[in-house]
Amino acid sequence: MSEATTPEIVLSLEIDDPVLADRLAVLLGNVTGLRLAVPGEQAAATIIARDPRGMPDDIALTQRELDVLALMAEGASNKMIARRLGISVHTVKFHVGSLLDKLDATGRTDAVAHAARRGVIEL
Amino acid sequence: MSEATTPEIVLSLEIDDPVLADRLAVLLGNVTGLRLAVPGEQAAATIIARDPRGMPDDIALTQRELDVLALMAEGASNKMIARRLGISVHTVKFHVGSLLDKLDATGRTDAVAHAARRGVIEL
DNA sequence: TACGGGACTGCCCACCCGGGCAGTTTCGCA
DNA sequence: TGCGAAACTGCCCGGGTGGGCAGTCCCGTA
Repeated sequence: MSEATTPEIVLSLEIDDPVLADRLAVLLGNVTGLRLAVPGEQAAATIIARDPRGMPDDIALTQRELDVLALMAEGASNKMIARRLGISVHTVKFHVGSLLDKLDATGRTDAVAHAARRGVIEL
Repeated sequence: MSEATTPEIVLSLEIDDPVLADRLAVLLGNVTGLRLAVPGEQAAATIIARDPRGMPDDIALTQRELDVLALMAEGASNKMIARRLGISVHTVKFHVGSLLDKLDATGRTDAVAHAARRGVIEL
């Protein structure tokens, strides 16, 4: 290592579509200053392209349900959510029930995880 | 647009480190077949590099805590976790308590959200 | 006008969760 | 050899959670 210049940038790939992954690997392999990570290597950045066909059905949640869901993701209890939204605890439970139903979740933790997975909310 | 050949691959950048972002933008800008997305454009893939300085202290979780955390993220109840790990419910609660403590969470839902945010687990 | 869906509220109940207290064993390290 | 950390278990309890049943408003649509 003679140069004290900028080292190579190591990139890792997380791409569902094998065709796209291959094209990108070829293109990026010819760029000086870049390098693809070997398996297990720590990368400076990751190129991500998740297959959108995995979750085509963006679940139809009402605005109120989204409000409740967002607060659930913050770890808020039903009581806290009720206070923040200015509604009763019973109504919160009503919305939570709908969310568990629509998200096919077993509990509020599962609901938040499912929602995050399919991009309904951002953690 | 004369060619019917493979279209350009559009990449978007989500990079916290402005230096790294700039270097990547320059490098990728010179690659034929690639193009960086204009703001708001739908990209085929995203290059992500989250600033590790935001979470330098990779929280020291024990293996057992990671086991419990993973099952929590699946929406499993304490009873379910106990069954799966072959330990008592009381022990599960013990580990959950440690997790809430270490992750500075108010409850299991919050713990899973925090852990996902800082990359301790993958949803 | 009648109907349905969304939002909201109440009461009741079984169960779960979080936390405190107290104790055991095992393992590695000083 | 002693000491701490990790893992494990027990009991108790207050409050939270999920779900069922029932009912009221409002609004858009048939």
